[in-house]
Amino acid sequence: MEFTSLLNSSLDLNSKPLRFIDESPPQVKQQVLESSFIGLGRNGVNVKEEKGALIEELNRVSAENKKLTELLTVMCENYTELRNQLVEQTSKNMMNGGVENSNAASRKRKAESSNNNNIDVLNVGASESSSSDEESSKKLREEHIKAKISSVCVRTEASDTSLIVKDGYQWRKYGQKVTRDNPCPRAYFKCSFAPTCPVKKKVQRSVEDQSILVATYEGEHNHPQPSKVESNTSASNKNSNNLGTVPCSTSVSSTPATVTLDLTKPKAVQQESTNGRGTLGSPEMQQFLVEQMASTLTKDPNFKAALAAAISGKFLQSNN
DNA sequence: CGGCTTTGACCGGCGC
DNA sequence: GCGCCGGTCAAAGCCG
Repeated sequence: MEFTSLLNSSLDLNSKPLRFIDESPPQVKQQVLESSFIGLGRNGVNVKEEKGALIEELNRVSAENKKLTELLTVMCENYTELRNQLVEQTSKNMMNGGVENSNAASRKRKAESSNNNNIDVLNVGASESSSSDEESSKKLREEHIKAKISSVCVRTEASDTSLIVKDGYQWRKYGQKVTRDNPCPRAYFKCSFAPTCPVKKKVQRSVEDQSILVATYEGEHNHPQPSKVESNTSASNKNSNNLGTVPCSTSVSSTPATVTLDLTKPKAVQQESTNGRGTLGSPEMQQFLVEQMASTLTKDPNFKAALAAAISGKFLQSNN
């Protein structure tokens, strides 16, 4: 793993002491240590005792450093394993299809869901319809729109009570309902960027975690993403429904999948989370992971203690 | 003044 | 047929 080496280099604070102890000939060590204490005006016994204590301390710190390095290696291995599992799971979900909307417990929504799963069968068998061509084509269009359903989970600040999911498109709210299976109201949005755009969006807070907004997109946009257009034309944005030049890429896709965005995290992270496959190994993502690991490590009191010991060891060595 | 949000009313599908 | 429920409409109000 690439960032393992990065972290190793930054964490190996006792690399010099290690080399000093392990690689230098014993005579040189003795000379250096003794000469270091010549100017201190101490007697020989004290100097020898202190030297022994320091070497012992250095050995201890070096061993601790080695342990930490091993621990980090294990962490990195675990991370790699988890990442592989995530990628595997994501690709499985993409292949299986189907909308996993835990909030949609109603009968009707169940029926819709089954329709979506069998959309290919419906399209193939559409010719058996006895209605007129106009009606059947209309039905097909509706089914096609329904087929383009994707569910997106967006984590927001708990204090944020609005049902706004910033995804780069312009939405007009046309209704709000409290549904039976969820005490939180469900908001209904239509894409307002293009009058002919058939895309609809439903936004509702998750029952389990109310800081998570579940946005369900129906249909496919027949126009470019407004925020991209606006960023190209430097137009001012009156509406708040986009993230400027860095929108959450939650555009409707034909492959039903649930994506979780964390709006409480930096935008770059959101993008990586949204993109999911293929970008986990990108330099930006690795940089973020390195920062994340560093942040996690610095919050660990044990790590802090070990780091302090290592630094104090280094200081002692440099003073000597 | 135009566009957006709010919210109560209405509609249609479904189960009993 | 009735009631429930999700989805949509549209009038009123708000805001820049």
